[in-house]
Amino acid sequence: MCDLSTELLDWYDLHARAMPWRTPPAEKQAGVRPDPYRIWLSEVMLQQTTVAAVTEYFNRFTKRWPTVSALAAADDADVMGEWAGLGYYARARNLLKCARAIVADHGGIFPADHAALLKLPGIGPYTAAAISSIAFDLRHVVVDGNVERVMARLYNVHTPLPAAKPELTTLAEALTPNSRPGDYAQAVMDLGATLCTPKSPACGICPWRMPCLARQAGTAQDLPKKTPKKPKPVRHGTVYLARRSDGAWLLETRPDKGLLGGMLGWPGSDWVDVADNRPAGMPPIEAQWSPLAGEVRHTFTHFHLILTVLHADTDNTPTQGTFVPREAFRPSDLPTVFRKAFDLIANPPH
DNA sequence: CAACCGTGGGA
DNA sequence: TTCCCAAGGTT
Repeated sequence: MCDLSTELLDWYDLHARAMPWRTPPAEKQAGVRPDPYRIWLSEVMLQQTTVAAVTEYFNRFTKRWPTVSALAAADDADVMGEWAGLGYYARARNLLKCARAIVADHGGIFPADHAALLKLPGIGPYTAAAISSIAFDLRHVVVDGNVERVMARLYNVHTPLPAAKPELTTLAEALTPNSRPGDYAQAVMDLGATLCTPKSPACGICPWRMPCLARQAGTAQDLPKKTPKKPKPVRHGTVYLARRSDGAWLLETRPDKGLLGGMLGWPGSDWVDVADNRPAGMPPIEAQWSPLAGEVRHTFTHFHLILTVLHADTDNTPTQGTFVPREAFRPSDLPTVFRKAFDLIANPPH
């Protein structure tokens, strides 16, 4: 009755954060069941992404596609466009694959089965456990960055990540209660997100301040240890913004594989590590190109990019890409790096 | 197992 | 400015 999980659940009952996809603990205990579609969608969006960034995307997605069946029936380009700006675009491609698999293979109903969930595209160990526990109250243990940090501190584990993950997973599993596993999973993550934060943890008001070994040892601030990251190289490239006299823009849908796969973008050169003689590639259409003032600087997961932006007005026939009518072009459909290139025209630097 | 895969906010 | 990091998955 006074074990660690009970103390944390008591804290969660008082301090649970409100989120559009979350069923508050009081409602849940009154019998309200979470919608597995909304739990799945939110969990995929939350992969490596902050709650603040996800919230507006989640609200737009669920308004436009209220059910997994509606999402499964959507056009690929609409889903990719709606995801634009959120990053990690393989998630959006797998989101559609998963929605269509749910309809085709599971009758449009998410399976209340951890092993079955794990087989679906874009659902890995974390997300399968999150859906199992949060949506279906099955006893599965989520291990995300929050859980890793909280466990490393609670048990004063100094092994660096990612090597420490198996050990931290074992510790997290041992703590998980048989009752309310879904609320418990969310409670540990809320604790990590609000009190047991990476920097300056609020140990003084933490429900686990007494049993926490790292707080006793004075090492909480320094945990978890992480293996150092590799430096990001700088790459260079060129993009071509061609405008037809009727206002249409020349764009292309990128191939499904690789960086920004499946997304709308400007035609351009490869992005290479050579600092001087910047790659120009082959223009996608014959025109009189002129460089825009300024350049696009953007940082991806594993490299920095500096992009030269060329612009031309032309009514020639493109050898690459497709003209998108002015009224059909939404800059918000572009991933951020390409929206920045468009911004050089729409809002020129002073 | 390590590399690849985005973005924006905060320190 | 630069670095870190956020409810990871796939290959």
